[in-house]
Amino acid sequence: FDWSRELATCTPEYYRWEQWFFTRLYEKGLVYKKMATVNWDPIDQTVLANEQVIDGRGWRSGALVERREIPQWFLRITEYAEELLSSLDDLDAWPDAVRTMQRNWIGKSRGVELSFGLAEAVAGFDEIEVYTTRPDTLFGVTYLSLAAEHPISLELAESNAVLAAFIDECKQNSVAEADMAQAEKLGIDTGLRASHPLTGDLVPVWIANYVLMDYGSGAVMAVPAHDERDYQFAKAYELPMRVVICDKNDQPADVSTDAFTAYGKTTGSGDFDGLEYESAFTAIADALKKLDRGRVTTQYRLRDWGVSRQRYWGTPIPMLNLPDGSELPIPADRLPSLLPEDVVMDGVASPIKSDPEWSRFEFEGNECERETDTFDTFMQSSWYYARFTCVDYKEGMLDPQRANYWLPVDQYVGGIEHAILHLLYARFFHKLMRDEGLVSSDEPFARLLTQGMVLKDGAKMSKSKGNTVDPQSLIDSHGADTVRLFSLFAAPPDQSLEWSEDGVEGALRFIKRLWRLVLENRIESAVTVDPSSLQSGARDLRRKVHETIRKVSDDMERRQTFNTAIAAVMELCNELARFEPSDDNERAIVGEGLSAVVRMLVPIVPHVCHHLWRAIGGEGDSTYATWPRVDESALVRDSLEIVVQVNGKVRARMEVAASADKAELESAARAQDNVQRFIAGKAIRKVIVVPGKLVNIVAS
RNA sequence: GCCGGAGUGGUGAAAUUGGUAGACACGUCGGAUUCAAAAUCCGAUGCGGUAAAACGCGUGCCGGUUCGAGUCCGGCCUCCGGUACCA
Repeated sequence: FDWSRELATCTPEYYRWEQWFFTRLYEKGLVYKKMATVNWDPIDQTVLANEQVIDGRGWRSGALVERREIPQWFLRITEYAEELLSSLDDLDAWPDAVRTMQRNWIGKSRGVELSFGLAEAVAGFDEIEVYTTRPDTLFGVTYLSLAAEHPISLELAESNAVLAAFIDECKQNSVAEADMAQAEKLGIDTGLRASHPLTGDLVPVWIANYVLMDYGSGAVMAVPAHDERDYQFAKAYELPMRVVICDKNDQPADVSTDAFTAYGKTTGSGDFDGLEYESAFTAIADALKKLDRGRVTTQYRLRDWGVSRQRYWGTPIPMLNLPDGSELPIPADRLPSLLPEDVVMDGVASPIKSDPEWSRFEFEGNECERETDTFDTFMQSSWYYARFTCVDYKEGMLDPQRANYWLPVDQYVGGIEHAILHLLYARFFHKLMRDEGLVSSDEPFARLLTQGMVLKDGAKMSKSKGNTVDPQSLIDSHGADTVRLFSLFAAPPDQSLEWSEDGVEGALRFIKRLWRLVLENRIESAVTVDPSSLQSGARDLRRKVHETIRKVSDDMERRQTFNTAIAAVMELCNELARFEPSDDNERAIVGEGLSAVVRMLVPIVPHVCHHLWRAIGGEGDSTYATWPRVDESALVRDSLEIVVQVNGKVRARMEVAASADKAELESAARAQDNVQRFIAGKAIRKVIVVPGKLVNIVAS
């Protein structure tokens, strides 16, 4: 820890550069404003986070929450979708689970954008555009669905009270994806008909509560026979189905109980029958293109990042709203746009929203209004790691020289709950900073360790849930070293763990034993072993010392499984304690082992080990003591224990010379009494010999 | 719903590349030490079985691949994380 680099993201010294960077991104066209949906609490007159909406009601007021569209600022993360996706391949020191989640989140797909014609224009539309990854099912379309907020839906509702009522009802829907995906699918027929681009057939146009205006074009084509969600919707509203894909027997798929969503040859598709998925995709896309009714496109599930928050406590968004409705970034020489701290909190809404004085901003003789929304806090957590390299830098956001010296971060550690959002935003920011010339690397974090969550009463321990446990009382009663050892020994760090203090006594017990073991033997670490003339017991012990060094080094550096590293050290300590040296050379082996134990435990039990390190003659600060080295010659074995199986079941164990070849292993295995019992009267079909491990005799 | 992960003794867990399931601990039981206790030390401890062995069963459930499956494949169940305004 280098406390001289400490920073707080809520200070103007930090957030002024975030504001400056945002205005730079605005100038580059990577920032824009658009209408977007939020949860509105009509009683508290405020926007609520998804987490604050419980069963459709505001957590404080209990009011039914409504969707509301308000103008908000967005960062064009979708401009970087392809790079954010492709560079995941190079992050080979990241967990696969995180990379997979990010890939799926970005959700690249290849599909076709196509349009269904309208006999006459509605709300200025003479066609309805949809996107599909399954153009091979185009002949199975039996209806279209529009989002409730689609301009066509809104226009039709103006002269249709039933539609208007349905759209109103859709406003009660939660904004959260999980709620939307699980909500009952509801819809209503608009009466409008659209013509199929290839057949000219007219299909009904519905409004459905599960179609999102924010995704794609706000309209989808429905193929109930070959899409699970459309299938359920069609069943509920008794809409027709058309089977256009064959099963693996080349028969039209059976959809009497379920949609058939697998790939198969086309059928019932006019000139396009009998084609496999790829050929059908291409043929239908080509046909649409010829008619100027469609084109092949790549789409991403990833959406642009909405960074506006209607909160007081945050970084003010450094933008100005001009009287003519246009906008301007606050000029660099007038940053930071300071958040006032002498405010009166008189309700749930942000005080800077009700303070016209704060919003007033004079620019080139014009009265402008400052943006009163603040940034999403992910903005701050997306680049703090880079600012750590140069917290004192006043000339810019980052000092490129120092930033490039340190970055990318060698080892980043964070909770698995950040697998997508935080880590994707930080990766995005790093690329934005690179393109601004502030850093030269492409990715922020070279190696990633995702911690599992510590659960309490079955739920994630967190400030917002209020179920955290303060380790201080344990530190007071058992010592910091004990708490460190206990925590690391409990489980590997990437695993989630139900908090329990069972076992903390065991950690303290081990430390006390270690203390006595080292101080009672107290062999100067400088004493060296002569390995040339050791009895077998002493040789075994020395082998154990070096096997342990090898395992602990690997567990700490490569595997990062500190629990197994500790277990291996405990095992070694047990053997060192049991061993009774008969001469100075054997005593030196114990000294060699204890010196290794102390140094291997320095990162885990630093205070105790520092004392022990000095007690055995170690110099200086134990933190910088050299890591013990494996003596390869100590690892050599003369003999090995080999397991003998008959038909896969262990029937004997035998000690054999390490040099034994396959034939020797096989004959030794057959000679075992218990093996004889199990193969008696049977024919031996096969013998599998895995050198160094086992022999398996297959008999029947 | 969708994406990712997990499920192994009474408990936390280990088994790293398909090769001895349960290392290392906690707990429990028994013993030593002690006037007694704490602390410490020694031993036992997956379930069944046995005088002790042998042996049988056993890694969420059902099925498969393999000489061999906790590990791979298919289908389920449960729990955890994420699901774009919790961060």
